[in-house]
Amino acid sequence: MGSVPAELSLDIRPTFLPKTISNFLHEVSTIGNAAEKFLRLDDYVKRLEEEMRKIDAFKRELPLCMLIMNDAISALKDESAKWRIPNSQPVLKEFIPLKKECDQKEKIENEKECRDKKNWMSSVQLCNTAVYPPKANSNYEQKQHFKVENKKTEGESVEDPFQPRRNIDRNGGFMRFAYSALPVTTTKDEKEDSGLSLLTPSIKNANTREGSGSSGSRTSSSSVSPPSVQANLRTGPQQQSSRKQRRCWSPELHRRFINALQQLGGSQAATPKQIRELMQVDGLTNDEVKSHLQKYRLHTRRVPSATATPAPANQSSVVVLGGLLMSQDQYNDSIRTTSSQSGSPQGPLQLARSARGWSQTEGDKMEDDEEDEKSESYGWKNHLHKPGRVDV
DNA sequence: TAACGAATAT
DNA sequence: TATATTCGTT
Repeated sequence: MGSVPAELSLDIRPTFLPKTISNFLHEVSTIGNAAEKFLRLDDYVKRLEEEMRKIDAFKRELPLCMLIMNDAISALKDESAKWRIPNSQPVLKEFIPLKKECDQKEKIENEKECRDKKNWMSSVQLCNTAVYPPKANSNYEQKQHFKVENKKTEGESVEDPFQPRRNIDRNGGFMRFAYSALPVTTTKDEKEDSGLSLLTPSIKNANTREGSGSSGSRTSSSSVSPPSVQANLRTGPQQQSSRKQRRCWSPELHRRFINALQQLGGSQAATPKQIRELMQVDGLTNDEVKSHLQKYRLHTRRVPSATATPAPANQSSVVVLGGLLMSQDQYNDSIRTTSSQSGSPQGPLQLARSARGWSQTEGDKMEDDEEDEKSESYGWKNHLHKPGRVDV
């Protein structure tokens, strides 16, 4: 019952040795001289390796063959290592494991080759379907000239009420990837007392050009961005020239904007810089405010009644804010939120307006929070009331 | 030169 | 359409 000859056993070891090799090993085992054993084994290994090289060109067609060869070589190498002359290889114990590692690598390599055929199809599929974030999105990335590198992760936008899900942007996947490449973690801690640390913008901080309207005139915001963010933003020089990240005007941010407008006497009277200062939003730049103001004016301008119309604040059930019609409730809520964050006074300057697309019945009752959930940007309309609904 | 507004680009 | 960028003006 003793030991069963290797070739007769049902040993299903991963390493299979052809009978010829088993025979060879058996034959070698009869040799008494260790050096002789080693030489024989080594010679055999070399021959096998040579053949391996020959069939290497066909390794894709002969994966199993390669495997078998590999196993054989591996086994023989192990065996030959055992009989290696000690003085030529003093650290025999260490040599073996090393060799095994090496062989293991070879095995893995070959197995990879074997799997190649199986996998390449699926790989292609993966490439096509799973357009993976940063790097995989090469097309867009190239288009954007490394713009991607400047972007931040989703986490940040989720955290920041002013940066609601820019990655779920209307631009879809593109936006998602483009804006979420940079693993910047933004926590609420980064928000200042006002709770406003628009991290998006911090990217801008890294940009050389702050824009004509904001150069050097930014509020204390620029220096507030956490070092880690700043560091991440400066990951590469090429990013400096890239377009800055889109500012996402969340409902809350827009509220601030409107609030500032009120205090400044309306969109026509307010200047970007003033607005920005009033908004007290971290990282917000004049450029962004300017751009937003421009859009705001454009929208409000579409409707003749878009001019500022001062009126008592609590007069009716509807408050008109800088072109935004809000229900008193919504307005109060808005102010509450805003004030709690900025402490800015409430001075509802009321601007009657019903710009198309900028108005929406509050009644559609999308709570602001819900808006946040459903859209990454405030959307003018979400904060406006349809004229018809206005009860003035 | 900074800030602004409009035009234009993305 | 929304936002960024550019450009001319003040």
